[in-house]
Amino acid sequence: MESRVETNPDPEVVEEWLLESKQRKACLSLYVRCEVMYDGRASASLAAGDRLVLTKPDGSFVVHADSGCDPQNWMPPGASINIVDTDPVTISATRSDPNELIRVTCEEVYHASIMPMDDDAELNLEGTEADLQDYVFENPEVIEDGFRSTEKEKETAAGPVDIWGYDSNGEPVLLELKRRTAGPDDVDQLRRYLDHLEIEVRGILVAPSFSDRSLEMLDKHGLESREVEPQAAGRDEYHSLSDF
Amino acid sequence: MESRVETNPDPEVVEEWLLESKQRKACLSLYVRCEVMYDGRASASLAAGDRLVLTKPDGSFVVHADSGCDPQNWMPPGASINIVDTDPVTISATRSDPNELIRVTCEEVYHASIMPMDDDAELNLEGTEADLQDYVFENPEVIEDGFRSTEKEKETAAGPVDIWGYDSNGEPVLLELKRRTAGPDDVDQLRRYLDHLEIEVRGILVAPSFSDRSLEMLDKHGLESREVEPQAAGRDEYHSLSDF
DNA sequence: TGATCCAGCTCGTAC
DNA sequence: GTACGAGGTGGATCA
Repeated sequence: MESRVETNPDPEVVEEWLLESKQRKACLSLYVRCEVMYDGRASASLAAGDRLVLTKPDGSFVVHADSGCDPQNWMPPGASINIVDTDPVTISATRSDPNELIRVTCEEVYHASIMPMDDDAELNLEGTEADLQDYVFENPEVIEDGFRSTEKEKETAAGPVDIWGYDSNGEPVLLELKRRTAGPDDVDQLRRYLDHLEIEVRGILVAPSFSDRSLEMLDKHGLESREVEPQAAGRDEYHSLSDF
Repeated sequence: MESRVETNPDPEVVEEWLLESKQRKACLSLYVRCEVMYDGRASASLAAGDRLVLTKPDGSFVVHADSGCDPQNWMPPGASINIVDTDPVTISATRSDPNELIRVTCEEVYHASIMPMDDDAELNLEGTEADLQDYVFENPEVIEDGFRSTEKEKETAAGPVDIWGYDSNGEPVLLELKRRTAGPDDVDQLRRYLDHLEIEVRGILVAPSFSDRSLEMLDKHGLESREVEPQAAGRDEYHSLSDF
């Protein structure tokens, strides 16, 4: 299937291309003037304006306006996307569990574009919490002298804790890791895990930085903090690439 | 400015259109085969594949692949987007605070489309937590007989609590509201607010449903739960529109 | 399928 | 500007 693009396409073309895009591995983009209605987990309406509508073969659906990273309206993968009217062109995206509906009513379709998507690549991401976990597990001395890490994702009654280990006195230690500035909710999470343990355990929140309130909360509950930067293997390359 | 679209555009056209889109209130969409590199808060790489690149006049930048609601790579509003090379066409999006860089290297540009975005509409969303807050505040009896709500967003040492009131015995009550199923983190949040109060206060978590673990935690800490459905004004319209 | 938690979360708001 | 919390969060993972 070739990619195609058309300006001011007939409604029938839009309908046909949407069908094609579903049968094959293609996205359909529509640059339109439209109203949008959503109902489901909440309900929303959006008055007429110019937007970009993008449908994907997995049933994902997004409506982008002229600002912001996030779409104004969307449907997660698995939705059923259809042209339900051609005068005016009206697109619906529905799913169940939960029942949700988006209806896009287009007073004009400026461009339509069908885009076969040949893409086998997977995103390779570094610097996640999992990477931080590996780093701290392999380099327990960044926590403190004599710390030994013994287990990742150790199961407890309250769920798996990031890292479990023992300090130089043989006392058990529980680490909760965060890849960014820690806040009150992160202290709560650490506290929750400790609450569910029968025994006395040191709790340490590990993050690159801490908000004032999180530090107060840690202090109040007899918990500790350690500043550890997330490790991103790409850092070096970054500086050579950017120079900005 | 007219909208325009071109297949297999020259690099110079892409460069010119990107400039135009920034000067005026237009988005630029590029259907390309590209590699993507990101470095900043983390680092990521994405091997060659077909994708849709969308730039917005506020500096937002997204790269959509053929699946999923979320972009594979993105930059929030405020980024500087530029063509840094024309052979091959290479797009960069950078920002500072934090320093971040995306570089999109296009081995092919299938379509380019410049899309003036005339859009003054604001999204009207109903069924949010704020709506639930109003509803419970105005209808305190949904919590229990004799409950009086006296304050929304009442300031405390731990931050503002959703609703403050008094029960039929004149005892103070603190409500934490959630518009969806409550989990462990929501119990923690309620508990955090109570911890910072000097006096004894009843704590009630209000949500449409509760996970088992959240109920255990509430029980363990002497807290309460109330099932309240979020109110969406659009519900009625929804059923008449969808019938699915 | 549901529950839990991470995310380069994004986004708005208040301090 | 940072901090905090909501979000129609989305998405992955594991029971």
